[in-house]
Amino acid sequence: MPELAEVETVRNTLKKRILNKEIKDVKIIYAKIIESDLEEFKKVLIGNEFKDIKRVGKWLIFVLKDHYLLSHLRMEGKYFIKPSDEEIAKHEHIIISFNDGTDLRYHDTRKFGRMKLIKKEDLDTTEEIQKQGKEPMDEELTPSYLLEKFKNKRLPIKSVLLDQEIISGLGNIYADEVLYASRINPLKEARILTKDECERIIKSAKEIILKAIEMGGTTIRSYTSSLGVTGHYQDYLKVHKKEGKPCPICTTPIKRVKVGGRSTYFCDVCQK
DNA sequence: AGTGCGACCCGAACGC
DNA sequence: TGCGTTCGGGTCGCAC
Repeated sequence: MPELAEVETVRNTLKKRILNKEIKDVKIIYAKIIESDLEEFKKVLIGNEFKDIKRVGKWLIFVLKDHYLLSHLRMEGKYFIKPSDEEIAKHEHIIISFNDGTDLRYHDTRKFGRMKLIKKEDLDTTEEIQKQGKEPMDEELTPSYLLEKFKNKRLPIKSVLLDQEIISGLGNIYADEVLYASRINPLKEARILTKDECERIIKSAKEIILKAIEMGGTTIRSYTSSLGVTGHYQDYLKVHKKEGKPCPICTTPIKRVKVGGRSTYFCDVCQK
């Protein structure tokens, strides 16, 4: 379940492995991943090369000559690098072959991920990218920015933290962790949050994301043949998936509730 | 505009 | 053991 930190780790790792190599073939095994015209997709990629990889929120942006390939991993998308002569494994849906005998393979158990090819000049009008809110590490993510975004939201703060148009990059796991670290009840209406609570959200989000990137980077180094590993951040979770386990602060059992259809874990003593 | 919910997928976990 | 059922995760589209 890649959130911003995992996507950043994938970006950094892929950058070391796939840049400036000519693409000589593209195989599309499961076409619904790709939102562009399939023939156009192949035509643009073959003979092209990846010049760089950028990221906006949870979107990976592969930089080609005149195009960007946007890739969203959703829940289970992963990239692997394998020799081109290796058999195509279950759940490998898109195969991009380079002229050095290796492949970049997109693997997605649930088939929820998406790819989209756009012309570089269309980036400014591409909604998926332009709609993204401020990232946790962005200096422009300020309490006044959040107060403004929250002011008409009657939704629980947990749901609002998952809104990528406000803070870009948080998913279900880190949203729970951020609220726990901020001592805020996930069910609280976003519009009644105080400036101090917004400050705590920002501070916690920065710390948690940076820590997770660090962990992802540490883990990924031990991998040689494949990529897309999500890292060891699981070892640092305080509340997410910890129903019934003692709160690290007060030892009260962690509660689990549904918020906006999503499992939400919190301590009802520490988070008021 | 804001909100709520089903749809998209399929493996894992669960219930019997 | 084996079967059927439920759940989850991010995002979009649709209805209200």
